[in-house]
Amino acid sequence: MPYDPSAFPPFAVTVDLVVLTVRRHALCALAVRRGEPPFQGRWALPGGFVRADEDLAQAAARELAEETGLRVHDPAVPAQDNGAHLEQLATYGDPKRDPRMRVVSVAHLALAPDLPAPRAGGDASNARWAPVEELLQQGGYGRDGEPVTPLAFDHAQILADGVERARSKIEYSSLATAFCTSEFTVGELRRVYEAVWGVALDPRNFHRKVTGTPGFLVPTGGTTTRQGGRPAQLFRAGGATLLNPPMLRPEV
Amino acid sequence: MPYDPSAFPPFAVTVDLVVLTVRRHALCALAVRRGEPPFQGRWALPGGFVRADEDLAQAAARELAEETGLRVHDPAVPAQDNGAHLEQLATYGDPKRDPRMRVVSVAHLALAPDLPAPRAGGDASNARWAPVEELLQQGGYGRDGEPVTPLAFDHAQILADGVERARSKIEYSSLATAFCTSEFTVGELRRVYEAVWGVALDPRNFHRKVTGTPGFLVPTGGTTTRQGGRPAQLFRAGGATLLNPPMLRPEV
DNA sequence: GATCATAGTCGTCTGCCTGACGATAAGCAC
DNA sequence: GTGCTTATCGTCAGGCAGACGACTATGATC
Repeated sequence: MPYDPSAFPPFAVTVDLVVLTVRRHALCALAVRRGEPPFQGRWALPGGFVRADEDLAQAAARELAEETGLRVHDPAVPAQDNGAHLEQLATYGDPKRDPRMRVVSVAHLALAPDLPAPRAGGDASNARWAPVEELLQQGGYGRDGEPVTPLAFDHAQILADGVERARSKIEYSSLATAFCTSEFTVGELRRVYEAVWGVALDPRNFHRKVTGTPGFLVPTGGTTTRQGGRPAQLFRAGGATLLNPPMLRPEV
Repeated sequence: MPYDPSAFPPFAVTVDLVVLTVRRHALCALAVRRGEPPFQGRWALPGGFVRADEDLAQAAARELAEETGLRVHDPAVPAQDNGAHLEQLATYGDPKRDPRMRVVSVAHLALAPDLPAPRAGGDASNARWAPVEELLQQGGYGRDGEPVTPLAFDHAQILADGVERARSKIEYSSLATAFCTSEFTVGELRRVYEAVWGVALDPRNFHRKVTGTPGFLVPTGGTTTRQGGRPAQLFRAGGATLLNPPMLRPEV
C-alpha cells in the first residue's frame, strides 16, 4: 500500500519546556518574551519546532541547551555535575490552541539547579526566571509593579501541569536533588522541598527521614557553612531514585 | 507575520490506545491484527489518525468507542455505568518508528471492566483480549500454542508504559474501581489489585484498608453471592479519587 | 440435613514510621 | 563571652500495616 499523504491531515509538532528551578526560596520557571504575533510581547514557555530527523527527547534537550546552556543529566553517569533532569510531561493538541495552524505541542519538564542568568539567543531582556505563582496569577500586579498578563497560548495550563508533576514527583522519588548543585546539605535539600511545596518542614524530622533512607544520600565527607550556623555535612545524590516510604507532603 | 508552511516539517499525528481490563484473574490488553503493511498480520494496539478538527482526547475517545463500543466515563457523572477511564499516557515520536512517514503517536490509557467481546469493525477475529504478559513476551509460544510475535511498531514499549502507569496509579488513587462493574464487592476489587500487580493480598487487611478509607467505597445496601461463599456487601465507587495513605504494593 | 469448601468480616497484636518537640553542637557577628 | 543561626541527636505518643486467629453465611456434596 503506497504512502498516501491525503490520508491524514498535516500537523506541526513542537516541544515546549517547563524549566523549573528554586531561587531565593521560591519555585521559578523560565519564561521568554514572544517577539512576534500571535501574543507578541507576552511571556511564554520556551520551545520550538521538532526537526524532521529528530526524536522528541532530542528536540527538548536541544531547546533546553539553546535557552539555558544546560546539558541533560545522563542517568548512566550519576556523578555528572550540573546536569538537568528532563522528562516528557504531556501533549497538548487542541485544534484552536494556536490561531495560525494545527500545532501539537509535546511539553517537557526540566528541573535545574539555580543558574546564574537565563539567556535567550543572547538577549537577556527576553528571558527571565519568574516565580511560578506570579506566572500563573490571574490579573493584578507582579512584584516589579508591572501588570501581570497571562502566559501566551495554553502555556499557563502547561506550566500548572508541570508544577503539579514536580510537586507530586518529589514525594516518592529523589528528584528534588535535581534542584541542588552536585554537593548539597540536608538543609539545602529541605529548602527545595519547602519552596516546591510552599510549606515549612520540621528540620529534625526531615533530617531523620532523608539520612535514614538507604541510597538516597551519600556523604562526601566535606562540610560547609555557606548557609551560616553550624557546619553541615555535604552529600551527593545516591543511586536510589525511588523513595519508599515516600516523603509525606503536609496537609495544607 | 504570515503563516509559512515551509517553516516546519509536516507530521502525521495518531492516537494509540492501551486498553486494559481484568479477565479471569489476568491483566489483559486489547490487541488488533494489522490488515496491511507494515507489520501486516501482526498484532498491534488499536489507534488511528487524529482528524483535522479534533482534540487529542476526542480522538482517543472516538477510537475507543469504535474498537470496543465503550463510552468514556465522565467525571461529572459519577454514577454512570460502564464508563471507561481514559487518560493520556505519553507521546512517541522516534523518526524511525513508522517506516512510511514521520508519525507522532499520542498514546492513551483506558481502563475498562471486563467486556463481553471485542469488536474491530465488526470482525472479531481481528481483535482480542490478550494477557499483557503474553503480549510483552519475547519469543516462545502463547497459551493457544501459536508462536508469539512481538507487537508491531514500538507498541510493546507503549503497552509496557501503560501497564506500569496502571500499576503505580492504583496505589494512590481509586482507579482500580474502573476495572469493576458499577457495583462490586470488596473481594472483586481485591482480585483486581491482585491481577494488576500479580501478587496475593491478605483479604482481611485489604478489607480493613478499603472500607476504612473515607470516600473510597459507598455501600449500596445490596449483597451478592456471585463469587460463592458468604454473601458480600455491594459497593459503588465513592467520590474520593486520591487514596491517602496509599495502598501499599507488596515487595516482589 | 449434616458436612465441607468457599468467601467475607471482625479483632488482636506487634513493629515501624511520623509528627511534635526538647536538647545539644558548632559556627559567625558583636 | 553573648546572642543568633543552623545542624544534629533523642524521646515519646499515635497511627497504620503485616501477620494471623476467629467467626459467619452461603452453596455443594454426600
